[in-house]
Amino acid sequence: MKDLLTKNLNPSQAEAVFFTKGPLIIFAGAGTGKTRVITHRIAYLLSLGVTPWSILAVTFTNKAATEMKQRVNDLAPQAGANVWVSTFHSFCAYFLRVEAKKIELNPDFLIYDFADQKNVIKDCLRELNIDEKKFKISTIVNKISRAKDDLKSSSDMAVAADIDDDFVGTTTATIYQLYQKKLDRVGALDFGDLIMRTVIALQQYPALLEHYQEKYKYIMVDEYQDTNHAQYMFVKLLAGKYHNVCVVGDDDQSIYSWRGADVTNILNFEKDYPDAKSVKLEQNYRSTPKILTAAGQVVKHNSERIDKQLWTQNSDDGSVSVVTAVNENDEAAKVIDLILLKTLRNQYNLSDFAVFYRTNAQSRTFEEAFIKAGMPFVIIGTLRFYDRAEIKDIMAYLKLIHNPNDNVSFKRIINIPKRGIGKTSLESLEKFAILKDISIWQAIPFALEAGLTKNAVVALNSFRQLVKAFTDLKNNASVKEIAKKVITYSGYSKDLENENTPESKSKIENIRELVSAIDNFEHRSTDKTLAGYLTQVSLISDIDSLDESKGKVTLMTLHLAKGLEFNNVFLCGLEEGLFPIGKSAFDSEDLAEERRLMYVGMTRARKHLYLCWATERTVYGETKWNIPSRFIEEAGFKDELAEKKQVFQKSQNFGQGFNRTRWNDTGNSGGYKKYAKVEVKYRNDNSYDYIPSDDEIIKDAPLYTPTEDASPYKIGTLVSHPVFGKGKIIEKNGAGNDLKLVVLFETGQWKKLLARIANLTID
DNA sequence: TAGCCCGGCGTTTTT
DNA sequence: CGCCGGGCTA
Repeated sequence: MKDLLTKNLNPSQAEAVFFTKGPLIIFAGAGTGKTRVITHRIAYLLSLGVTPWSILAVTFTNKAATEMKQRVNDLAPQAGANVWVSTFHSFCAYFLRVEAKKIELNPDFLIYDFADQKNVIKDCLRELNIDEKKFKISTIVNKISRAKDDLKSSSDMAVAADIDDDFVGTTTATIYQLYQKKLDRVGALDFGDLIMRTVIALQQYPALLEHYQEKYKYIMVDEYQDTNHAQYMFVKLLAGKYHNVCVVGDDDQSIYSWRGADVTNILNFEKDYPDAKSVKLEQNYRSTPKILTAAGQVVKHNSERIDKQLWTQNSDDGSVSVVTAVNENDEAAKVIDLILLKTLRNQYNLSDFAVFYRTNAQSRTFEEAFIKAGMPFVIIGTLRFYDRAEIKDIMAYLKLIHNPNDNVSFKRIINIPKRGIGKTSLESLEKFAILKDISIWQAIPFALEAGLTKNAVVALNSFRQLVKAFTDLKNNASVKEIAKKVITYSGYSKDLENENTPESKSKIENIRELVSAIDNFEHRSTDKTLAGYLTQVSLISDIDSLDESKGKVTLMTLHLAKGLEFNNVFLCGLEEGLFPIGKSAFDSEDLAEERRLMYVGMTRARKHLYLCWATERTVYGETKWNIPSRFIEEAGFKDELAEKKQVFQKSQNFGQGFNRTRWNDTGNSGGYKKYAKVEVKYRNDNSYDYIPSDDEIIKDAPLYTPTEDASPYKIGTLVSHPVFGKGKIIEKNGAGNDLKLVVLFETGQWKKLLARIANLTID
């Protein structure tokens, strides 16, 4: 077996695979075969006679987990199936359900997602009489989530805020406390709770910890650079007895610090385990040398990183090109031109192309351009299937059936379809429920007492009957049957049928898709209960089903691109202010993370990488001037950018690039929906009489003369303000009397100012 | 109660 | 520019 495995591995990979006793850290650069190492290591352990049940491999995404599981199965056909490969969250959800009774937890707990969290926070603010404008809901959700990532309770937060004399912190802690109370009362856990409660349980119940330490003698963690403190503790606890812990990661690909990920986890691994073995994987199997060099040059600008030098035996040069566009439409047109010509030359299929951007807002332009071009594409992640209103509605019914005390779901569907229970009625009922410390569901019998109108009481009771009837089904009917009954008897489908609009038709389609998804779940899953279904759903994401994108160009944000690879990659919107985004250029840590994101994007490319930027971009209805992202220069294109600027000055005509006139507007946009997965049929038009080269498209763009910018205020200009002091212009919009500036002051605060009245002096 | 209008706001979001 | 949510009116 060892020989068999060795054949597939390079020396460092083999070193990692065959090191099985004690802590091991694998620094795996992009494309160096880390999944191969993990899966082969598992196979090797199994070949040594390690029981599959004692191996635990954790990842961050379901997609990664599924893929890993598949590959382990391929390598070790029988035993492989019994290795536990899952995400942190699904492992913890499983753990908490199984051990619920021991740790005094309701085993029927619901899992609240971001939207649910926001709803609860909103209630908290109302209850505590806090102005939503002063305390932004999503900010609070984030703060609470970060606290949980750090294993901090509301009282921890309160104490810390008190010491720092931090009013905002104190208030947030108060909100956190009430929020937690609401979750506890309902029996709901948010994502952070899944990890935190698991860690707390392991800490509080030594017998439980002992049991799991004994059970999982071998632990492997993928993407270790993205672990937060709670996940770190989870791993540390589980591995506490045998120390057979193998972590794999790349500090250069740490892009989730804003979500609580703590790179020091990977940087300090050798401190945590002094006897740890460390292996660096540096041979890249994905990209051509040019791409690797460019990506390496970019990430080298970060100071605090573990030095590594990716290299490749790949002899194909590949290419890295800068694509300069006039504006965002031109950028999209050029991307499409390049894709089109490469597919027309039969060099590549559409699925060989990916378009990455920094913000979701950028996807719109591409969406429109692709539809216009009749080029099939798929946008990942803008709106998840399970985030669609109609799906959430049906899911809310299912959640309520599972747990009628779920106030968030209750409020979502109490008047959907309309039952004549409006805002006022609901508000009074909720107030009553809070007063009596019961759920809204439990408050229904007291509706009259709560001051609701007769009509509302009648409607409320019939709603109660409806849900009760569904609940009675729970033990005898499958999830699918329940769902079907809900869709019909709630009146939901009838409502949509009556509406009879394109939107309502698409909603009906989606609901059908949901039913077949449930059907699929029942065929695949071992736990076929409603609870099992709800758990599974709350832990999946859109990218998990990326495989469907065959024959289509893939569009997504850079964050979602991690772990993927494509022959041709377009990195778009490479402009200062957009990427690196906003004010991140002024904070060295933020900038470093942006740079890592750039590095991740670049290293997705196998053969050709296009760095795209537009001199002008309309954002939120305002047209802004841009300068190319520093990352283009850092990738080694300083001279080329200088050349581009010269071409700009000379050119006159604009927007007559290749085949932009060739695409007419009759391209099939019939099936177009503004949803996560947009599919458009390819318009089979063979009327291309001239196919230009890459270069012609790339060089053709800057046919544009920017109007002279006469204002003395430029991005980067140092200014003084009579009140705020010295600062630097970091953004500018509009012109003349409307010229608006964003100035970052030395105090650290930034202000939006109207140049006309701001009374700025240039330093 | 429900529908319309207006004003504010807009970075990324593995689970 | 478009979306969402709050508040006002029929």
